[in-house]
Amino acid sequence: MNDDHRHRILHAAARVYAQHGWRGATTRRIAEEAGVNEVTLFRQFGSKDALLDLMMRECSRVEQDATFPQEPVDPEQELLDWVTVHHTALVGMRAIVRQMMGDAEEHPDAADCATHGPSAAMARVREYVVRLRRHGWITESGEASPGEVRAAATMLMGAVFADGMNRDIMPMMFTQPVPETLRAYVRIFLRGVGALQEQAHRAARTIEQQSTSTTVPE
Amino acid sequence: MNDDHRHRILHAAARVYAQHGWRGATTRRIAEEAGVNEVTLFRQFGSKDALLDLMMRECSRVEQDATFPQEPVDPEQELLDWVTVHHTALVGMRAIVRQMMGDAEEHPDAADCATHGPSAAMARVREYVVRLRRHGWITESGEASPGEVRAAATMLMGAVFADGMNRDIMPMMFTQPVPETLRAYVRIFLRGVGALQEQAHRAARTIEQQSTSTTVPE
DNA sequence: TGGTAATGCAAGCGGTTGCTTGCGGCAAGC
DNA sequence: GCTTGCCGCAAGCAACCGCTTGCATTACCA
Repeated sequence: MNDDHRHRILHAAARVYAQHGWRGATTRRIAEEAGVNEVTLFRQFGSKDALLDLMMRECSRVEQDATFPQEPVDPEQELLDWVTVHHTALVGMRAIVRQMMGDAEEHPDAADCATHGPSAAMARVREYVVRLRRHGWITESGEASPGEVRAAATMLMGAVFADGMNRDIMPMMFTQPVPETLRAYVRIFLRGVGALQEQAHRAARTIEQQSTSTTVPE
Repeated sequence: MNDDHRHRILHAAARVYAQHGWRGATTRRIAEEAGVNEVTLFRQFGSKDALLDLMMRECSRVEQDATFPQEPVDPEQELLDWVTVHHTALVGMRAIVRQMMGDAEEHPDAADCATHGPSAAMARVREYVVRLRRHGWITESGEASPGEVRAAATMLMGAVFADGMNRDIMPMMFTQPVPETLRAYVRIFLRGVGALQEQAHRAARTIEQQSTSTTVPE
């Protein structure tokens, strides 16, 4: 019963914080949102700062379930699936992330929490890029330098981040619906690192192999 | 003398707001930052909300001086110059923009102010893309569809926005220095819309013309 | 049946915040 | 010289903030 209360209060704190920020998330408002007496909040967590700190730590503990396959088969589709999940998660957290980025100046913990998700996502993309290179989707002799490939991953993540965070408040900037836009991001990323071109080569090679020999392509 | 005071107070309000947000920008703090008695603030602007509203209206009035040339000559360099100016301006305003995006939930005016700059920048890029198309840097028969070209502009702006806003608090995400990263963004954008390839074609054509005739290329 | 831990309720305390009031100083214009 | 308008200073007010205290209630366990 104690645990139930703690969870209710933590979730209420997250909701109130997402709407009003650190200063606006008053203990009275959180208690009312949780359907709990204000005193219970202090008895359970000690202070407002301790409660919000804990709420943020729980918030960064949330793992995203989208993963890349170990061996790339269809980079465009795999990236699109992953980016879509990431974008959806970002849209669901956009209010709380916006508050955290504003509060980061006074509460460094907020910055850590807000950056945890995107940083982890970035690491996943970089691993996937390494796999793309290892499996020949990105070649050393391609038009993009290794530094550009790294920057391309940053660019893709930055674009998805900005889309998820700002689409609702910048209607002028996002005129096309989400799915088309995300697919375009992925295609431009792949074309930017020379992988779409390589995809065409691979397709040609596969057809060539099929028509000249009976050996199954690895 | 009245005007001097008003400007000092408005600038102080902007600085305090950038650090502490709407709720944290107390009238006492703003007055101290401006070197002015707190009462003067109320006599000049009526209320705290009126002062901050005016501060935001002044803030969105700031114009950026970077422009694209009417006729594209070197798209990569022109885009890089423009993106660099835009990125620098963004970094200078990142604290205040972060606060505005957090306060947007409770103060819609803040959202308008925060989105004004990026929206205007986006419009400029779109105009430039139209000019690129008109001058043959982007062809209809290229690999990128018109929808993808629009999304590419959004992607470029989103990436620059995310870079300017988050680079200082997400060290894991931005490992390369700013100039290289911005150049990579531009190159990937151009490659994504098929303009870098077209640039090679143009160069080849120019050389061909130079070697086969004496007419100066337009 | 008695003890214990968690909760609700009412009240309050010291501090902060937005805002007001009253008063005196001080330069500009007639 | 006297009005007028702007400013600083001190004081204070009502509301809200985080947080505490005392007491009654409830549920569980020995």
